Amino acid sequence: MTKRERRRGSALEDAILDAAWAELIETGYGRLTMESVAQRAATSRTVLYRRWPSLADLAVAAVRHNVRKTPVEIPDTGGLRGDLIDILLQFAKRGAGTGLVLIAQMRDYFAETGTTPADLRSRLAVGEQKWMDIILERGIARGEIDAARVTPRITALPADLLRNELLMTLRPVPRDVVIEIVDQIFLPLVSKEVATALSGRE
Amino acid sequence: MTKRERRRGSALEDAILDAAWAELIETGYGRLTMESVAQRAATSRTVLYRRWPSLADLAVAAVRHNVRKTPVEIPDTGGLRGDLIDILLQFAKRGAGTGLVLIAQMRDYFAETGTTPADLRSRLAVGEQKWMDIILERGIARGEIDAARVTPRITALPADLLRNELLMTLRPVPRDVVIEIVDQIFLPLVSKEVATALSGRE
DNA sequence: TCAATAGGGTACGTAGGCGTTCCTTAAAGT
DNA sequence: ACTTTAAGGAACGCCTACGTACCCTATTGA
Repeated sequence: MTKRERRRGSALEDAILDAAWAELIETGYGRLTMESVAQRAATSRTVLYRRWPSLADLAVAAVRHNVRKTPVEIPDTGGLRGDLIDILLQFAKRGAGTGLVLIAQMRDYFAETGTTPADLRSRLAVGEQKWMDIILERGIARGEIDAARVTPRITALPADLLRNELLMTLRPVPRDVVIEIVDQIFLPLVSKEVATALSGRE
Repeated sequence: MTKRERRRGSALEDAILDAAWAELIETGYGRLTMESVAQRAATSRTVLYRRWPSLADLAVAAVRHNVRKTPVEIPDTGGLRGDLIDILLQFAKRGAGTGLVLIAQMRDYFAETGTTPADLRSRLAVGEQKWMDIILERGIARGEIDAARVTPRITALPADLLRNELLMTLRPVPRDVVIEIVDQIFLPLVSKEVATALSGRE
């Protein structure tokens, strides 16, 4: 750092967490190292260890940071389908699913903490369920959704399928896949009248 | 091996692949090592390297081996629901999904080979789609399924959801989750008459 | 029986990464 | 201005794992 200003406090932390996220995306957790993150953040490992006791902790913090940096905006497209597509695209962009897939392999971390990736998802306050609930309540109020069909598993379904897509392709989920998930799977499951849902298609 | 007979050929290979699978299940790919597999198989790394150029290759071979060792039996419960539950339980037991989740993190392998976990699933000839096709054709013939509703994505859905469950819990999928996936999601999606499907519930 | 194959074992050198200590010095606080 | 804090950097020791070479010898094949 002889050539630039020293960063301190949250500026430095943000830079580190951004670097960690970028490294995580690039290499996956298996090849993530403290040194690679430190280099990318133009800092030293000592600085990382002052804040996070382990690589796993840093990775979790990076995912959380990235998620919080990317706020979700409640869409209002006037219809359930549009809202769903919009929110799922936001989820995809936000990277929470990506982060989870990438850090799901931290076996030691989960063993030590007695937790699972599912627990971590809750703890990261990823909030997918919250937004889904809002969208679904709207759909119910508009008479588009049959409330009796909405179960926790069905509410979680779109995000689950996004995650699976990420796991299997190692790439961002394309828009047409999101649309397919909504049109072929989700809407038919929750719609009040199948005919109504189908007529809403492009 | 001063205390036991020397194994050769396929006997030795099977032992190695079984050991590799067991190690993979226990530690995940991130902590899998040639040495740990060799030790578990009571052999030496040299022997492993004579057959597989890298750890990734060994891991892929282990998954394939385990899958092939566990044949799938076409169920005949007389009804779509029973068949689906049975086959999904077989998938779960077979470990293909587990294996895929565990080796999905082999970023270098996928980068080098220009492939994805989805490709690997096909290459491993896991066969989930084949069995699903058979079950679904049966359901169509029996009038339980609306053929127009069967898309590749919907056909793949149960296995996708099993995989997601594995990823998030790091544990074998319990029977009640399988039943939930069938009853809440898959059957409502493909059944010809919703009322018919619901009345088939336990 | 002899030759070829390969299993089992050991040792080596190398690389990479971790966790830590310690020093210099920029930046913030008093 | 002086003191405290912590960033940046370098170095150290240790450990792990890899890939390989090489040797002995059991097992199979000719």
